Amino acid sequence: MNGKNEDAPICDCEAINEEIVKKTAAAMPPEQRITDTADFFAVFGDKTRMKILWALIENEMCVCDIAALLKMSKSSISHQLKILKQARLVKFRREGKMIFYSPCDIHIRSIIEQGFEHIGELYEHH
Amino acid sequence: MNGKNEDAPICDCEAINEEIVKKTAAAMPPEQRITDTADFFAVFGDKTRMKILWALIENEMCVCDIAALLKMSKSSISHQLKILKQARLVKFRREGKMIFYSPCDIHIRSIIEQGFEHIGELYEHH
DNA sequence: CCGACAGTTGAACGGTTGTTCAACTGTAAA
DNA sequence: TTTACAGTTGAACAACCGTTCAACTGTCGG
Repeated sequence: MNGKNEDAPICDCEAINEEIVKKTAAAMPPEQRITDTADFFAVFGDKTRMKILWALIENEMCVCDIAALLKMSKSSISHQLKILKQARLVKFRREGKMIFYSPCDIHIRSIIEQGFEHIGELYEHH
Repeated sequence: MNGKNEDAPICDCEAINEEIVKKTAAAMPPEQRITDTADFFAVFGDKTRMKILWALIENEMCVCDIAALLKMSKSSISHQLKILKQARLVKFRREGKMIFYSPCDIHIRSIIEQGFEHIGELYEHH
């Protein structure tokens, strides 16, 4: 016993369909896996990072190129590239003073395009 | 003329590959479309919303059910459901005092699963 | 009408996040 | 070694975001 009743209701509801709740709880993936997935999508949830990814899918580029393309500072691009690196969405290679970035795998393209096309469908339906 | 030189370099770089930058700029989707796509992914970028979506894919549920399942307040669930509604990821029907939520279409499931499986692959490779 | 309750809403609070700035590292050329 | 420059980094700041709280709406039963 840890002094905490696992079955204690947290909300003040009385209309809970306990059977559905238990069934759903059993079918849910582990907490950690869901959190990791949310964090993964969060990386795509910024327009600067989205632009960078789109650009790198088109062409391998150095930090200066990306900064010029997006009309932003090298520093902010570098910060975002770090996040993309940590999420293993981009890889890089050094060539002299410059560092060239490119997408980690083509898989990423299909994830982005799926979201992109979903947005497109919403436009069409209105 | 708007008094702003469109070609003026914003960063202090001198190593810009202008040809690549121009070619990439031409291949990029419209700014608004990229922003909308990023906003769309941002909705998936929160663990509470991710859990709600996962739960609703399993079973149609009311706010109380979801609150009980996630051990969270009705209020916070309701706030997140509003965001999911605005992103057209969930729909709802009223039945007496209760309001039942469900996913808008099966399409959503495949987007989530693609991210989920990508995370799974990262686990395996380490 | 009134009380009970599922659900919504807006303000407030605290934690997170993206950009800026300045200082720094690493590489190449003189 | 010194200079130049591509790129990184951490602190600071402002804007944003998720949860809480309290007040509210809407529906049902008495």
